[in-house]
Amino acid sequence: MSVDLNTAQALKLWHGVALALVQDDEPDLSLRQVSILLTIYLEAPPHTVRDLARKLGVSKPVITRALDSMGKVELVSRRRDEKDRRNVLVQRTVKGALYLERLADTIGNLARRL
Amino acid sequence: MSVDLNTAQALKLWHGVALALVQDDEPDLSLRQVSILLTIYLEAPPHTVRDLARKLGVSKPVITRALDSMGKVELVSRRRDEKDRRNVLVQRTVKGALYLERLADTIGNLARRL
DNA sequence: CAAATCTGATACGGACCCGTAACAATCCGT
DNA sequence: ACGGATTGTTACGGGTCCGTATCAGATTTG
Repeated sequence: MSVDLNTAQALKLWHGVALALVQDDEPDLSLRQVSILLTIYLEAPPHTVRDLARKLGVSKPVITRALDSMGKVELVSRRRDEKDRRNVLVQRTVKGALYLERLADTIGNLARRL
Repeated sequence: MSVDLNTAQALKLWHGVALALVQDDEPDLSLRQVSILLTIYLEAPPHTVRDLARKLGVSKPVITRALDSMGKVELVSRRRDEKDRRNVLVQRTVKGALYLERLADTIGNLARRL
C-alpha cells in the first residue's frame, strides 16, 4: 500500500494544501499545533504534556500554550490523570475529529487531482 | 497519474511532514510563506506582489513581509521590473530551489512508507 | 515526615505576523 | 504636463508565539 510521489507531484500537493488552509476561513493552525493535534489523533493514548514536548522536540510551554489555544476552540480537551495527579491527559474532541476529517478530504482530493 | 490516499493515509502523511518540519533545524516557515514560495517555484513567472496577494487571498503587506523574511535567508529575491518600475518581480534562488527539493524528498519518502 | 524529584502552568522579554491606513514612486489618460 | 490611478512599502496597534526561568502542586525517596 505504498504511494509514489515524484518531486513535482509532492510539491504540487503541498502547495495545494497550504493554499487551501490559508484561504479557508478557519484560523490557521501553526505547524506545531497540527503536529500536536495529529499526534493525539493518530497515536495511542495516553498523551501527556511531557510526552508531546519530547515527541515534537520543543519545550513544555509550547505544548501548554498550544493546548490552551486549541482547547479554546475545542479541538482538544484536557483532564487530570487521577492515577497521578501531576499529569494532564490530552484528549480528543468531536470538533477535532471533524477538523481532521476535513483536512484529510482536502489532501485526498488534491492528491487525486495530480 | 492520479494518486489515491485514504483518510488515514492522508493524515499520516501530513503528520509526518509537519513533524519533520518542526524537528529540523531550519526556522519554521509559516503556512503563508510556503504558499508564496511554492507559488513562485511552481507557477510561471512573472510574480508580482499584487499577484501573489490576490492568489493567496491576503493583503499586500503580508507578501512584502514574507518576501523580507524569506529574502533575508535567500529563499527568494526581488528585482524591479524595468518595463514598469512600479512592479517588483519576485525571483527564485538556488537556496530556495534546494529547500523545496528537500521538502519534496521528505514528502516523497513519507508517502512511500505509507 | 521532610527533602528531593517530577509534573504542568505561568511570568517575562523578545521576536514575528496580522490588517488598516497612510506613504512615495511610477505610470497613464486627457 | 498634470491629476488620478496603481504599485510596493512602511507605520501603527494588537495579537500570537517562542524559550528560559520560575512556580505550585503531587509524588517519591530516604
